[in-house]
Amino acid sequence: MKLTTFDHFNCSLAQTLSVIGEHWTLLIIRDAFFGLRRFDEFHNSLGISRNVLSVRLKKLVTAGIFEKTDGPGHPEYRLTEKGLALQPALVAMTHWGDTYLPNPEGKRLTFVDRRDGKPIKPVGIYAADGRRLKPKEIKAKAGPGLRNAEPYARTVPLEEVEGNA
Amino acid sequence: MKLTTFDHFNCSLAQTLSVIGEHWTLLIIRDAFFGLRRFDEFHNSLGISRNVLSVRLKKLVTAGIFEKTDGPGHPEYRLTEKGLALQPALVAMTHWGDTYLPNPEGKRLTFVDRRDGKPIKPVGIYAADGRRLKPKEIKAKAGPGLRNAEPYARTVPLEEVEGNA
DNA sequence: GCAGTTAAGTTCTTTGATAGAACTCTTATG
DNA sequence: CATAAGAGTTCTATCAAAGAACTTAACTGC
Repeated sequence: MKLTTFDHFNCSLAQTLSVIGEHWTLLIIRDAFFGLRRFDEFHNSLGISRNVLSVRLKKLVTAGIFEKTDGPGHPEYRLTEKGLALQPALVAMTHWGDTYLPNPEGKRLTFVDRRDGKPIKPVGIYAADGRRLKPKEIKAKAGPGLRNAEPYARTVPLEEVEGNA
Repeated sequence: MKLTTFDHFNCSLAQTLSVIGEHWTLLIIRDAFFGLRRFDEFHNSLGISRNVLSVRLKKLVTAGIFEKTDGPGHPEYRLTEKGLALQPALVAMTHWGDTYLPNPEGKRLTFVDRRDGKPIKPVGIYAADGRRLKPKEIKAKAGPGLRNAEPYARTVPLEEVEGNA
């Protein structure tokens, strides 16, 4: 009765969730984006219990999302390039929360271009020519990595689905 | 010793994770994007246990992500607009998994514009003028919804952080 | 009308995962 | 050298998930 992992799904989302989908993990990564690097910094910022934090950090290092280095007299955990590449996903979720679970007093954060201070383009789905696409304006096409025997290729003929992601 | 919720964080990401961050939830939503609508469809597609699926669907309906309707003789769960708006986050995570946890036989899915069949622009962070921005080229600015007393405003002075998200 | 079937959801038990506190160990610091 | 601070580990109590069995309700022929 182990907690089910999602590794066995041939699905990029399930694979991703196997690595970053556990309780606390994405918040630890968020804190790392905000500059936290040390065990107790994460512990204090989140109120996560120490044993769980320990397990999570180990897993993230193994996964290549964090790099553990010797800081000035103490270890430090820093995002690798692989970890930094999670930024669009984090920003997309942040943006969704801002929109649908807002703070009544206004936006909590805005992301701006460091160069000119202007807000970034809202994270979304854009066509090659730059048009913003709505959920049902895209469809998924199976690539070489997806066999027809796979669960979610089987359940629904991909080409015929409305609003798939 | 209840499993900690993230509701108390004044953080859009934490709020989002309170709703979609539980085990299985995002895969249920993914399946809904692929056209699944019924209890047993989700159950069969994911192999999730029925009790957990039941709890998750209820929570998603309460959160306004799914809408429960009477289908032809049986209930159906469909994504609301709020649920459909999660698409960019899902696609961003899918894209990350495709890149960093790839299937050796090639891409599993490609997302294309329904209109012309061309692949969408890769999900990422873009400046107002369309330039693609790297993680450290943006910064977060506190808005009216974020007080200085808040945890992650406290931990790090936002303006001085490298590569924050 | 009723036996058989299918689907939706609930209940129950077992076991794994988390919360929280206490503890160990190593490294700075006066 | 004493003390403290930070980084983890260990321990116990409780909660949540896995898996199977059960209940309920609607459809399907006969």
